[in-house]
Amino acid sequence: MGRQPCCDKLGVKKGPWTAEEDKKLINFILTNGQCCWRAVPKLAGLRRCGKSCRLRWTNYLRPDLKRGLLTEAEEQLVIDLHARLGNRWSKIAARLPGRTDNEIKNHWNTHIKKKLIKMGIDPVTHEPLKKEAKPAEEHSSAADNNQHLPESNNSIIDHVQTSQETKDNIPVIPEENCSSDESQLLENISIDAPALNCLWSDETDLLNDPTWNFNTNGLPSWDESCAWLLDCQDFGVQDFGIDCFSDFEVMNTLNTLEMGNKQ
DNA sequence: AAACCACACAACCGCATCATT
DNA sequence: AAATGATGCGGTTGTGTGGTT
Repeated sequence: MGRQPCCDKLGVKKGPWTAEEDKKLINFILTNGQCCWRAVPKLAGLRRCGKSCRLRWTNYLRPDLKRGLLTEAEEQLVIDLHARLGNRWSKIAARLPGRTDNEIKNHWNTHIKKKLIKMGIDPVTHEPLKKEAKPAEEHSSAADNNQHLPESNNSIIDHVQTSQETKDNIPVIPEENCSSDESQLLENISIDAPALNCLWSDETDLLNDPTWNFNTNGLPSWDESCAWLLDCQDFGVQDFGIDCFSDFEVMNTLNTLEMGNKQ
């Protein structure tokens, strides 16, 4: 059932995004919202494919993104979630506000994996590494991994769960489209370390923060956040008729811009 | 100072899934 | 029910950067 490519291969630009392209994309989404990615490049005047636009937006330009390395607490949460969900990065990312699946995936591959191996833990099965065992990299594919998730026999998770029995459950972020199995899995995850408690409470605050308009579309207040972003990129806030932002948004967008300027 | 290397991260590719016709 | 199209996901690759020799 041959699928057509998502975009014309001819004339489509690849590689790193320029500031100008970012501006165009931000401007377009600010004006039109997120819809129909396939049409975005044409309408926004970009010589990119829709996929590329979506990726750029979700992984880099979104104003609600946190930047910088994952904290210890976030890292621990990723490990816990990975033990339950396997390489389902988007599911994991859904529980780390401001983090993207790509970011978590990268962090896993570059940092956490090595850390676990150093600790003598197999990053795939989350079981203790045996001397005669094959290196982690030689384990079966990620797809297999998803099918052979450990059943709570991992040392870290055991530790967490043991502690869970003596502590109140801390709710995970509800995800509407979680399967019942997934929900069950995730309900079993509790937060042990104080740092993680902190993370969750921060997250709760974030979600309750009136400056963050998590509206029915699942979108934060783009017009506010994006306008600031555009302002910082020499667009001029006045162009969009928006003139006030919370400190929180300012920090987030500034972080985004800092990273952008490094490019 | 230059060459080389390793690492981190942004971006791409192919496939799966879901929606629509 | 089948075909088609759009989007999302996960694996992989490419590139920039910093450290080392």
